[in-house]
Amino acid sequence: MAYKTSKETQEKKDAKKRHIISTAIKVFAANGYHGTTVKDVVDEAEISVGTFYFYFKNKEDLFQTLYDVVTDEIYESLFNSLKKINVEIDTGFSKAIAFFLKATESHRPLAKIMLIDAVGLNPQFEAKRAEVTNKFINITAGHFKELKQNSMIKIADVEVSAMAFIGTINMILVEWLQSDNSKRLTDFAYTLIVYNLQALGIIFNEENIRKAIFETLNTDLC
Amino acid sequence: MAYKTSKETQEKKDAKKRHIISTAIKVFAANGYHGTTVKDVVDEAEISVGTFYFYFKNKEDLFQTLYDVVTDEIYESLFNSLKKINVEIDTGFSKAIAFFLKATESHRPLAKIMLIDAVGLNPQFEAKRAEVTNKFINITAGHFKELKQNSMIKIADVEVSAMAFIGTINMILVEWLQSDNSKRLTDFAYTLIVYNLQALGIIFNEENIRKAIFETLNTDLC
Amino acid sequence: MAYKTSKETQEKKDAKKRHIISTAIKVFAANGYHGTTVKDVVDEAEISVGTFYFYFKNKEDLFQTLYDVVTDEIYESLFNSLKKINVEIDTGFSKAIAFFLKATESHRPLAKIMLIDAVGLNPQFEAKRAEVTNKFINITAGHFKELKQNSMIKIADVEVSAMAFIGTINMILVEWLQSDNSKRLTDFAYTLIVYNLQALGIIFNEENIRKAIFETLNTDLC
Amino acid sequence: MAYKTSKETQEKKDAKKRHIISTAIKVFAANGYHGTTVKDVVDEAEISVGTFYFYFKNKEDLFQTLYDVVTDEIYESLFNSLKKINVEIDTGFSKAIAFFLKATESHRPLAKIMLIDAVGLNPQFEAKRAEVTNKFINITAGHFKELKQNSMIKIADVEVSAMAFIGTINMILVEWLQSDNSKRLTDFAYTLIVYNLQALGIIFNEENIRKAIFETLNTDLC
DNA sequence: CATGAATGAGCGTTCATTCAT
DNA sequence: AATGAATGAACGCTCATTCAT
Repeated sequence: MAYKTSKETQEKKDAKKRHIISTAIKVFAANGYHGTTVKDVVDEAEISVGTFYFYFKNKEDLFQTLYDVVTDEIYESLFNSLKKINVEIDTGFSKAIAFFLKATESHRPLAKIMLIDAVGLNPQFEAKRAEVTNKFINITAGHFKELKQNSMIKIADVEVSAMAFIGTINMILVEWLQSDNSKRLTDFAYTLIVYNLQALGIIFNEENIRKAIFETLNTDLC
Repeated sequence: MAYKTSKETQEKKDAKKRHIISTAIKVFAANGYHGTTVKDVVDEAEISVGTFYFYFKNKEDLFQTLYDVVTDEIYESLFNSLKKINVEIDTGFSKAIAFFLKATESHRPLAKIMLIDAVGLNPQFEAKRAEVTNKFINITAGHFKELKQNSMIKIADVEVSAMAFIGTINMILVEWLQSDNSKRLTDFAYTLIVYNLQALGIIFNEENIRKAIFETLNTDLC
Repeated sequence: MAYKTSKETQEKKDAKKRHIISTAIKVFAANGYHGTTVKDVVDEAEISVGTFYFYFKNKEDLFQTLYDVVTDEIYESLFNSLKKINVEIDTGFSKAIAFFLKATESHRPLAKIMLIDAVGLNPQFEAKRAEVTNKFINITAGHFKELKQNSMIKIADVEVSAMAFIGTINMILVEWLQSDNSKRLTDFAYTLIVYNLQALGIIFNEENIRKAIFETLNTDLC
Repeated sequence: MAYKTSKETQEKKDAKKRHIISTAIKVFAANGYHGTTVKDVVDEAEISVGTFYFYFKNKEDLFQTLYDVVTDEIYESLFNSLKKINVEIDTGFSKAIAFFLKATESHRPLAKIMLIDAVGLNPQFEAKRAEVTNKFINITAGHFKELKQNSMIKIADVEVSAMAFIGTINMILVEWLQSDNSKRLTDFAYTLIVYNLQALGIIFNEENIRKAIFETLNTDLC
């Protein structure tokens, strides 16, 4: 009864699902959610509509799944990078931000979907999207709280400062995504880092920051 | 051609166009661009579809026109408020930000459209939206450049810092728009101001900032 | 604001709606509900899909509307015929049944829809269909009750007898609808009438019954 | 071809086919023909679609097969019961009808399919369905003919009377199927029997009828 | 015999847009 | 200027059926 539900078959299914998702990432990134039809996706993925609906309940299901996959990927890599911080507060921060920019740069389509396409989709989805942003804000707020208690940063409200911090990064990313490909995202790193270090009242040495950025950008942290 | 295109008639036409726009603002804010049909708008405005297409080339034309009107309104009021700055750098900044939050708070639907609905619409529209954001960034960058030359602020790159600055405000607005109505936007003012003043390396007196905010929020600058 | 909502326009709209309905009656009668696509109807009616959905919410709405129209028509003509009864119980019954068969014969497609297509459609619709059958049964039951109280008929349970009575007519109609067109529905009249008169314990004179049927079938009661 | 098509294997195949049919009866009865997908059936039967198409040519084949099985079952039990009749015409009829109602009551899903779902399916199927009804009518007509020749019943046309007779039973069944489960089908027996006995001009003794019904309903004729 | 992934024609429905009145 | 009936391309989605394994 189950010689077709074997591990091999399951792996093939998973592979095909991933194939559809990765194809969809490209298509969504190029046309946006509403500008993308299911037919666009299946044509690009070279499958039939029936196959699409075998793997996904509907178009929104694809997007939600895709969104989850994308955010999970980003979380994971971000957390990995954050482990290496906390030794020196100034260079730690620098490395985290630099890493984040670097990681984003190599996943332009993903970033486009998360930061552009996913905004203003529909009220139901909004909640999910907000939740993701809040996750970033909360992680940041958690760090800020600890640092503030240890008098290592000087800010007014922890939550609002975390929002502002995430806001600076977000804006840089959005601007980059909407520009042509000529600029390198990582070129923004130094100014962005300095802006936020000053905002947090962290004393820093310019040379150390530059060095930290340089190291991060030239290390394979993946 | 000139017989009945009198000034009077023209005024009536303008009034009706404005009526459609202001109605559309509500409808778009409630349902989003893709969630709003032309019929939704004309029903709410109590006109016929035919009339709609007399005043607007198509649905996108409405949105673009609406977007221009909205951004113009915001520019104008922002410029008015910015005139009163530059006397004292710290309190001047404070007043500008506080004013901006206050103004936004009283125009929630507009802000929703500008910051949420307009994102990720379609590639063509994206350019326009980016242009608007850039306008804000450029104004800010202009101020920053002058201030930097006069050694009144301490930042790395002027452009990128302006992006970061606008980013902090943007994030606060978005978070507020996506929360329920319970919080007051202006409650974020103090922390947001302090974050950016520090980021810019401006020395400030906390008490003066609080006073500046208080004054701004209790003055009818409109 | 309303020179297009004139009586004239409204009449045109009503005419078109009736046109769609009468076209749909033919198409549904030929193919059944599930065998009929919206495209079948609009092609036959020579309108566009858009126009169809301007007049009807959806396919089911069309069927429901159509069903109501059809049943209303039948009720009306049935009630008109029933007015002329009650003088002589035996001939009165005969005339009513004969008239009903005659009326049905001239509306074959309608009858097909009511008695064949509408059965087993979907659970929601079933309620409506059952309601119509019950209406017929209840009218009959009302008559039976009165006649029983006046000792003019001899039956056990009024309700169940009414069901049986309607059942005899229904079966004759269904058989006729599913046969080819060669037989005349009214040929069944005499036997059907006698069967039910005997079932109700009504004493009758054969010759009078035949006369009553003959009169009914040759009179324009419409 | 003969190697493993042994009797044993054939029995297994038959058993599985019956399993699918009996499962399908439930599913069709619950959702109707058009409301039931092949997947619904195979899920409920815990087999794969492939297996389904091994046993049945297509969905309609299943329904036709199922329909045949169901009608055969009913015929068989009906014939068995009819053997015990003809001794006393009045009580014989009573017992036959009572038995039929009793048998139907214990096979509600089957009856639902035969009398509701199968109606108005599609023109091709209609023929088969009509044929089944005609079989019942013809059996009845055969009995009527004989009885009429022996002057034991008094009716006009044999065929039409048989239709009317079957029609009374049919209507009672349909009404019962479409009502909630609260009423017992056999409660209709007495009135239904009396209605038809009178219609056929059979003299009867009320008490004997009641007794015959009581006996039938309390005997295990299966 | 059994499986279930793959297919794609075809469905009901939407809605921006047009144009005769 | 204003109306709203009419249009039809295009959408998301279903599901009976096939066939390689």
